[in-house]
Amino acid sequence: MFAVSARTQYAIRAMSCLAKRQDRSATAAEIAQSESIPAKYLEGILSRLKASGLIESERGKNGGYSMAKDPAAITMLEIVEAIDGRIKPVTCVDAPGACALGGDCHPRNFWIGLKSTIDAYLALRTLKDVSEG
Amino acid sequence: MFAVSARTQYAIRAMSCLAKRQDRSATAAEIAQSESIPAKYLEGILSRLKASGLIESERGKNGGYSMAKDPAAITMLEIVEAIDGRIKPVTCVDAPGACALGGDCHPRNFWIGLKSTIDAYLALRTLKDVSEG
DNA sequence: ATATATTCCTACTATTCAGATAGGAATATA
DNA sequence: TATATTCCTATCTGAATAGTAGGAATATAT
Repeated sequence: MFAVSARTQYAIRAMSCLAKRQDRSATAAEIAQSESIPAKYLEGILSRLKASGLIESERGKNGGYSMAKDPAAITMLEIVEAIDGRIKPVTCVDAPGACALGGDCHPRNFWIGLKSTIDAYLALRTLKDVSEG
Repeated sequence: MFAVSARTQYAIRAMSCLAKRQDRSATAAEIAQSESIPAKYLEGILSRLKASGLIESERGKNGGYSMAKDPAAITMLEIVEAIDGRIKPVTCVDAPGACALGGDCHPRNFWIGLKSTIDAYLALRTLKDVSEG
């Protein structure tokens, strides 16, 4: 239960890999090789990370990916949300009145509380924490 | 991300339903009706809850299900684990040396920390809290 | 005894989604 | 112009979730 997708785990490894290189860039193929991630699959992951502004890319020969920020300034919550979207134990966390049961949905507050707890944990750890220590 | 299965949500509603009845029992059909849960599907859910000792059952005519404990003594963690098993962000939480990458797996400690955080939250709320409050 | 109401067990179907692959277009460099 | 790269779109596959179906086991009431 509450399994983290392979995609997210790949993303963390890829980010760690880039973090180690500081400013130097790495190609998708290099990261894939180094982190044992299916190369083509990784491309899609890097695309999401870029869309969220966590990494940068250059196309063409000598192109590749590199960190867009200091690893100490990137929270794990940012990475997780870049890949799998917001933490959402139940769909109604974002839709106040949309509970299937209608009226007073006590469980909703319970799940929102869980979401906040998870978010807080993830927001407190940085990529630097997780990749180095 | 981290979506809770319909099964677990059904289970919580079913448990709340039984909690309201105190000692009186309810049939699966009654619970299904009252909580808008597919009747046959609910049977399998109640079976798991019983296997975990959270509810009791009587077969035959006038049979049904009832609480096995005080709702204030049942944690949400117990219900969740009864349905979906242990919280396991990554499979290696229970398998120390089994990280795909081999050697030093820093992320593992990170995920174990998350598991502990989630477990703690769930273990602190009781069925009574969630169904009444 | 018999009819009835229930839990319980096994198997099946349908739908969705994660994971992965394939092929090639766009783009930058040498 | 050849080459190496990111980027885009489509497709396949296996597993899991959600749900259905049918009936066996069991207890009660009449």
